[in-house]
Parts: sequence; C-alpha cells; structure tokens
Amino acid sequence: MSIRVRFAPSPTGELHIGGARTALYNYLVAKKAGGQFILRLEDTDQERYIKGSEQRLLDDLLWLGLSWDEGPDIGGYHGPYIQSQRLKIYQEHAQKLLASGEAYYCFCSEDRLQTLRKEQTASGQPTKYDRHCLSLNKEQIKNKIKEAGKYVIRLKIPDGFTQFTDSIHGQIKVDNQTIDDQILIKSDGYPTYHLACVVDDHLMEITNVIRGEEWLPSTPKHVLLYQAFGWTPPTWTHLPNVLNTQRVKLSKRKDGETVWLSTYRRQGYLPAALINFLALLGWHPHDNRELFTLAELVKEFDLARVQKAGAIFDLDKLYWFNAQYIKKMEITTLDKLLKDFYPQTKFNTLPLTQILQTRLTTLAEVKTIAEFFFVDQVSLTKNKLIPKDSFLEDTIKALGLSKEKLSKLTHWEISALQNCLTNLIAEYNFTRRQVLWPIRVALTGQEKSPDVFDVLWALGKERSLVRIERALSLLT
RNA sequence: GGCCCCAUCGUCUAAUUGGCUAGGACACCACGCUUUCAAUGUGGCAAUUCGGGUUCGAUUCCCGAUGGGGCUACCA
Repeated sequence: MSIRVRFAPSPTGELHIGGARTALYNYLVAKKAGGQFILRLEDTDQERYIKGSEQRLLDDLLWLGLSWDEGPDIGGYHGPYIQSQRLKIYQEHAQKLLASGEAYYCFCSEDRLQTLRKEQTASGQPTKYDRHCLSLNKEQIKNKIKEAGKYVIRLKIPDGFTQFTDSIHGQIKVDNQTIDDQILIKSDGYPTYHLACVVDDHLMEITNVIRGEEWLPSTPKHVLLYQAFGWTPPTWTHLPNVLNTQRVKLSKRKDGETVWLSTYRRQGYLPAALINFLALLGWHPHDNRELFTLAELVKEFDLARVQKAGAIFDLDKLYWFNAQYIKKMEITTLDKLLKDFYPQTKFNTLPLTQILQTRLTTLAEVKTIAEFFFVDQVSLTKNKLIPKDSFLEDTIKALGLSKEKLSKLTHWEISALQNCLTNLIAEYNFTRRQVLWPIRVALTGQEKSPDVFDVLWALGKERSLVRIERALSLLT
C-alpha cells in the first residue's frame, strides 16, 4: 500500500515554525516513499477561527516549496478536505458509536463540570468526568434532548490497558483508568479534534500519522476510537517539540510573532534556508553534512534518525544558513529577490547586489547596508572624513588626487580602480588608509561599508566623482 | 496533584545496536588576510545530570534519584 500522510493545521492563526517542521517531515516521508502528502484544514473550533488564515497557511506552505497532492484548494478522491464541510460524516460516525454503546449522551452543564473538576482537584483526585449521564435510560435521554436540546456525545473508555507503538518513542502502554471519557461531539454539533481526526485519517486512508508530541497523551484515546470503529490504526509518529530558549514549547502566547513563519519571510529569509534549518532541528543525517536542498532531503531523510528530545529554535544557526544560501544564489535571482527590499530607484542595482552578496545574511539588511546607494547625498562631517593618524591637508590632497586620477579612467572596472588608486598611493607615498578611508566616507557617509573599490564600481563613475567632489568642498 | 515523554559542549547534534583523546556545525575567543566592517582561512574554549547495577569494558543496556517538558477544555 502506498504511503499517505497529512498535515492538518487549524485556521486559527499563521503557520507556526513547529507546524512548518511537522509539514516538512510529513512531506519528506511521503516523497521519499513515492506516496501522497495531503493537506487538511481542521476548523472545528468556531471560536478560535480566524478569517482568512487558511489562505495564509496555504501560501506559506507553498512558499516553502511544500506542495500537496490532495487538499482543500485542489480537491482529491477523499474530499472535502475542510472539516467544517464534513460535519455529517462525523455525526454519522458518532451515531454508530452511540448505537454500539461505545459512546453516550451527556447533558451536564459546563458549570457542573467545572465544580466537579474543582472538587476533584481540591481532594487530590485526578480530574475526570464522573459518568453522571452514563446511567440515563433511553426514555430519559429522549426527554432531555427534547427539553434541553443541547448535549454532547462522549466516548465510553473501556476498562483495561491501551497499547501502541510510536516510531520514535517505541511501545507505550497506558492504564485506561487514567483516560477521561472524551467528548466526541460538542454541543454545537461540531466534532472535537479527537473524533474528526480519527474519522478523517481513516477515510482518507492515512497510513502514517506524523504530528507534534503534544498529541502523545491523547493517542490512547485515538487508538481506542479505532478499536471502537473496528478500524486498523495508522503508524504513529510523535515529533519532539520545538522549544524557545527557555526550553518551553514555542507558542504564540509566550513567544509572539517569532513563532510565525511569515515573520522570517518578511525579514528576508529564504525558503531554502528555512527548510534546511528546520530539517536539522531534530533530525540529522548519518554523516556530518549540513547543507541540503529539499530534493536532497527527500533522498536522505529518515524518521528513524529523528531525535527524541525537544530542540531549541536557534536563530543564530538559521542566520548562518540564510547567509550560506544567499552566497550560493545566482546573482540575477538574488537581484530580483532584493527588489522587494530595495527602495524604488532608477539606477541599475545589479552591481550593488553583486557587491552585497557575501555580506548579507537576510535580504532585509540591505536597508541598512546599502542605504548609501539609494540616497542622493550621504551625510558627511569633516571629522569623519579625516582618518585616524592623518590630517586635514593630507586628506584634502588624497581626495583631490584621487578625484583627478579617477576622472581620467576610461574603464570603470574593479581591477582598473584598484590599479589606479594603488599607483596613486605609491606615487605620493600615502598609506592606504590615508587615501581609501576618506573615499569610503565620501561615498557612503559611513565608517563601515563594503570594500571601497566595490563601492566605487557599484556607484559608477559619475556618482562617485560627484560625492568625492562634495567631500572635498566640505573640507576646503 | 495525576498521567505521559525526555536527558551528550551555551545551541543543533554524531559516536557499527557496548570498545578512541567523545566527532561535526552554529555561537564565542585568538590569529592571518585587510582601508573599515563583513566574508574567508587557521587554531582554541566547550559536553556524556547524579547514584547504583550488568560487563574485561558503559555516552550506549537495566534500576533509582534529580532535572526539564507535554497533557490534564464542549482548543487544536
């Protein structure tokens, strides 16, 4: 049977870093086995639903390069792929469990449940539904439904033990006594995650459930549901959590927008870098290789080599990966990408892109590094122009001679610029700093910048000479 | 509180299913290159949570302690 996996986010916000990694691992498992990667939207919580978030979820996934074989937008043989459009299916399945006695109606108010929980906590008992409504007979149930109209359907957890194998954690065995009678259908008629995901995974013929570790404690409930329906459960895989620097599971509430993939997208991180970084967050190949494209990951990835312990999201490493991918990038591609971050300009930015390639770690950094290129005038002061260990007259002389020599250059190429100024330095017995420092400041207005020859070249002859001239007039 | 999971440098991790001086990468530090800042090159710092077993030999297997995390909703 062909491998089928799914990524099933809730449209309650944006794609989360941890979610992106889960999606990636699912994708890799599917593609490596030549199977299918399915996308399903789990929108059963009406209160937390955020309008428009499903589209952003799809966009982010696509941006990463993780395309699906079946999903809400493209359909497939097992649709619909949006849970709110499958309510009838869940109702029918809940009815089946009701009929076989594996589930029961519950009419308890939220107030009663809350006080029950409070009492249990106070007396040191585990919090668990007390099966108050289990003893209701058919007549009573009928009446209650008529009276109240509202009810939930609960799974009746049988006695005994529940056992399953997780492909990362191994055998897990749980005493059913510790499992609560899970609500399957809420009073608004929507299913809870537990029912919906089991029913869907079965109907969509999912063979391997790969999800976050937070689901490990509820997996016994899911196994019990499979048993109640008489279905064969999938292979279970629970991925370790992605942690913040406090070693706590990354979450919107605690970590804010840093958990969103779109945050990194906006800052100019590349999908290839994110993919590579995420892949290595909890997984490692058999050798010391670090750089992987998505296609290479498909070949190399193996769930058996996934880590058991949670991994801290380390921004430094992502930063490094991004720089690596920027350096490797085709220059015209990079220039095109940078257009989104460069201000509007009539100048050709390709030379600028070229000199920035080895200096960028994120695309957004051009806004600070390359400001000099886009402004008409840079801000200069006399003091800044004069290098340490030098003097006003020397600086005026150096700039004046530079201007004169440079203006005579016919080929404005980096090697020619180097020759020109190197000769000047030798001829007049300058130190390199005495000449190059004031030129840098004249061109960029800054004490830190890319290589002077690079800047001269990127700016072009005309703009460079105008700036040197202006610096000169400031000094004299 | 109850249930479950986990434990190697600061961080991500490697270590033929027991056999090195515990390896790599990021970060950090130093040096080289250099007009500045980066990039780059070379080198350095840095870890098996603790205690018992099993064994000729434990990072590795077993038990316990400790620590961390997750779950404990009509949220996913």
